[in-house]
Amino acid sequence: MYSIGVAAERSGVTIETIRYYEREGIVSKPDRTSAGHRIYSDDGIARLRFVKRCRDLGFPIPEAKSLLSLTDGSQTSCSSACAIAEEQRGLVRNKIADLKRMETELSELIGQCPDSEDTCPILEDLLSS
Amino acid sequence: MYSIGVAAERSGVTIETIRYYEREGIVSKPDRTSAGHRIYSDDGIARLRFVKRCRDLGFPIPEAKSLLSLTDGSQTSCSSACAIAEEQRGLVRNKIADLKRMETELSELIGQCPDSEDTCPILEDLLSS
DNA sequence: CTACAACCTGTAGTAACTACAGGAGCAAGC
DNA sequence: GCTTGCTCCTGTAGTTACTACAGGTTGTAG
Repeated sequence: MYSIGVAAERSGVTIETIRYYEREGIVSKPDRTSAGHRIYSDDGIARLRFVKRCRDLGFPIPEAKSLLSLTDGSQTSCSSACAIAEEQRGLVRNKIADLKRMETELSELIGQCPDSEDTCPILEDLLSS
Repeated sequence: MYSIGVAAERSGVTIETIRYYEREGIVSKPDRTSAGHRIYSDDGIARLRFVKRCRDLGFPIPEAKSLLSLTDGSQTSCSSACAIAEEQRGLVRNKIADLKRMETELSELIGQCPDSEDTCPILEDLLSS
């Protein structure tokens, strides 16, 4: 059993964020010592790591919560997990497409950068488009 | 001269957002009618469109504000504009790299999806990593 | 027994909007 | 002249996922 500080270190989730996850019901409330300090089991820490990994993969909190709750379900839940992951991959791909469009347009702007002397093509471009 | 509704339509910025930009000092306060309604010139609308275009390119509000204020500067400001744009392109590229990493990892998860019957590889993976 | 670190609760701040609530003005039709 | 309904006004609260205190208690090492 570990203190919140140790749990933070082992899970990669900061103390403040652990408390936030608890408040929001993303992870269940841990036991407390007689003085009111939180104590975490290996399992509790594993669940924190699970949420962290989900977040690193870009899953929104509600999806992370759903995935976590699927871990103690039956095998029928696996297809749900896959569906959530595919949905997420779709969102990520859309974001990539958006950002690539931005990069292209930024490069076009930058390409015509300090060229003439009395006008700024980049600012002109932003003003007129 | 146009009402805020028309300005919103022509600039692509919603009414609420126009008022927000004004409150935050991103665009200057427009004149008012005797009844207190905002009135916009073509120039004011152009500035709203400028901010919108910056935002669409991913520039944060402070950068959009800087770029906008550069538009009435001298030609020396052009190099500043370019620097801001290059900085922004760097940020966009970093985001793309992050998202591509996510996509790869998500694809790895999805790839091993409904395979066996009694365990869910995707959930196992998230739990153990 | 005294520091000092780690913990506690509760609140406020972040980015960039978005969504009301509650009220006033304006144009058209009767 | 009056009602209907649209647009406008201000001001405040909500969104996402945290992060950063303030102010107080507990646990530990010397």
